[in-house]
Amino acid sequence: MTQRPYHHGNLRAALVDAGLELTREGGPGALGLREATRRVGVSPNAAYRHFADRDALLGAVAARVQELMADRMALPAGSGAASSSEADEQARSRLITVGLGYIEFALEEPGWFAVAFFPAPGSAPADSPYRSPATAPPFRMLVEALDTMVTAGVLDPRARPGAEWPCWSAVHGFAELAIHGPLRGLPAAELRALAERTVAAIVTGVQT
Amino acid sequence: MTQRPYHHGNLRAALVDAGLELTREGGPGALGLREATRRVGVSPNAAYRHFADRDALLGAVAARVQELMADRMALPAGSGAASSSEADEQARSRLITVGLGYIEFALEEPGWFAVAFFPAPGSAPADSPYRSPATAPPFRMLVEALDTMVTAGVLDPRARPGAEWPCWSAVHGFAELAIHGPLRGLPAAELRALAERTVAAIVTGVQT
DNA sequence: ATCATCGTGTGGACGTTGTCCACATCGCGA
DNA sequence: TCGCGATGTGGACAACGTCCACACGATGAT
Repeated sequence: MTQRPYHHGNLRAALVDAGLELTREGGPGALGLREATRRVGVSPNAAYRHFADRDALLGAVAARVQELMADRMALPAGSGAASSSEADEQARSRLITVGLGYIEFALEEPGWFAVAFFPAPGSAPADSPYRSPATAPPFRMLVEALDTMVTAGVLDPRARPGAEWPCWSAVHGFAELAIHGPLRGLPAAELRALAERTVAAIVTGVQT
Repeated sequence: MTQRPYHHGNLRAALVDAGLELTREGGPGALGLREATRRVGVSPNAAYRHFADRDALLGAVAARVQELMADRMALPAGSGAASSSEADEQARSRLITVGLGYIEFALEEPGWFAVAFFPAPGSAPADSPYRSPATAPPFRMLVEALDTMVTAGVLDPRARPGAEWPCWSAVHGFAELAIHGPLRGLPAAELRALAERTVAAIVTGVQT
């Protein structure tokens, strides 16, 4: 029960797991290279056999968090028996669901969220080896939702290119405001209402 | 020319100035308590006579950055001889100007922007002594722009309460995406176009 | 079957950081 | 004139990321 599988074997995976634990509360700053190695019961320098430096480990953790995020975002899509029957409305509400899922994850796991996409402002200089966001699972969900909106006819194809950015901007900004910003500490119900309003606003704004 | 005014006198102000220099490039992480004191030519511990800890200094720097931000946002409001003559359109375009000014500042001074409002994700735990955003100058500009929109009749008073958050979310999120995110490195012209589209989308979204 | 090799983990060290403690100093008011 | 309180100093401690040289242990070639 102590540590059977590795000591040999899959360090690196173990370090990433430790990184997930550490960043879950405390965000990127809580990921210490020494602390992570300590948790898996290994010398600090052992990490350097698998990661160039602390930032590389952070990047690997970020990639895992993105997957967790996409999983959680796929879940609450259980608005199966929707109220409005039209496929039009369904396409629009799918985009809304994706956006709300993004925000929901951010609020439930603020530490992970801070790690997910970008180098924490000020930690990495400018050029970091983070996973390209074009392949990030949550981003792909957004792209698909927008695409089905245009095939459903609720989004003008001429407005489609680049529509990702207003959408992502709004939900990401809202999450930031709600976690570190002035909306922090608001009752969950009010937060939810504001989130719905924000998402609705940006969706109709993109549609016009 | 070396350092006449203090050595006695206005340390604290000098430390904040040093903090501004340090954070301008490098963001919050570049602000070191030791480095700041080194720059003003004083012992590291001298700082503790004026700030409880590093985070307190960062907070003071953040407050100053907010003022700089408001100044810069007030400038490009020079769309005096506007194209559309109606006061309605002017109120709407004022909100747009505020939003674009926010983004513009963020792009020109990414280091300062990262410091301006919130504790960098992961640097401060959760409860930080940052300036309350309700009094932050840029926020007040947003509030006033929205208020004049309702007096101008272009914003339904019933939609007014809470309209700050969708707006702020969109511009803040866009700035984040453009600085650390997938939009980083895009040519300034395209970035500008996307910013305008994002701001326009959220404004019409809030109006409906 | 022996041995060299290479991937992996260890131990020690260096320079840096934030923060605490006790001590020094300087100016202002009694 | 003297002392006191505000301000700055010096030294120390623990923690961090990172580099170096070294030690293990399985693996493939001889």
